[in-house]
Amino acid sequence: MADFRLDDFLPWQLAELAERVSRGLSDLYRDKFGISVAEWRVVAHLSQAERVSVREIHARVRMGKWQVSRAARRLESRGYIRKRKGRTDRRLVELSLTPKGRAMVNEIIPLALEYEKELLARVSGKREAKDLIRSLLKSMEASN
Amino acid sequence: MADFRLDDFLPWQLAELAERVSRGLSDLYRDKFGISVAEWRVVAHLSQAERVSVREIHARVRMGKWQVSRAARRLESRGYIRKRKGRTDRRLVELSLTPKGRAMVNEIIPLALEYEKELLARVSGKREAKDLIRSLLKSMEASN
DNA sequence: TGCATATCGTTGCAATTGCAACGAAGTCAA
DNA sequence: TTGACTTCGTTGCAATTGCAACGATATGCA
Repeated sequence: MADFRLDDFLPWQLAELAERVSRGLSDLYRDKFGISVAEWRVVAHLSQAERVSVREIHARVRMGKWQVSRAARRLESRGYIRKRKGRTDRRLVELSLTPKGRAMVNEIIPLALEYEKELLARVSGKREAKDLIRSLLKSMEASN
Repeated sequence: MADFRLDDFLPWQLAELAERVSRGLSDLYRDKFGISVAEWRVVAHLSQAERVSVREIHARVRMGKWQVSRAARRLESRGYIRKRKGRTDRRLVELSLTPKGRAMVNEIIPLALEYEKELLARVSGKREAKDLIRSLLKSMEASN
């Protein structure tokens, strides 16, 4: 009956792996720019689109609204992003990168991509790896 | 330059996947037994060995010492485990399952294994999937 | 033996987090 | 236009968390 090994249990392995990968990545930007994981996610998302509302990030990145809100405040206080009331819908808050924020993102993204590349280089079948993660992720989507 | 998509970025995907899997699993035991993820990890580890010190769990499961300590206190207060001072080394605290705790573990583990099985059933090549995660995890071990 | 150092588990405290509730703004029907 | 209802972002508050420091115990060396 004691045939259960936690360290061979997929959910635990995933949690552990994600934790380590996340920490390894944040080492690349935490000290240099003083931003947290949540803040990194916000600016990373902002790099894709010009102006994005809090609501949109909340929906896409699956961060709590309040997390986005607080991350945005910190980012604004450090001059990385700008917050503006939406023009058409004045409930919305539109976030956009400042030049300083843009510069930071432009510096981090290559590092992040390099990190991902090194990660994938460690396993055989890079494509299969990404496909596997993607399909698992996809399959979890329904149960939400 | 805006060729970076967060939702196609492996570290983010891993974090998201781990989060959802963890939540899906905890749904199986949270309400029924009133234990948290940290507490589940402790009892799961206890199921493998008769008597385990806080130190050992801290080292194996990579939980902070204080997390193990607090989880153990809660588990003890609910009657799932017993805490005893180590005989040879009296600094150590030995944790062991009570009959009630053993019963709980015996009930959860089959559910957990079933959950893992269903998870793997969603991807082609179950074995490759576990091997992939394991090798990624292994490769992250060095950088610690 | 006695003293310095290391290790184990716990706890105080500050920072972070999640949730619920809120105000502001928008929508829609009467 | 008004009033009920919804949505957006923020914040107050309580719970959780991580870290550093602590007391207790053990170890090693002089």
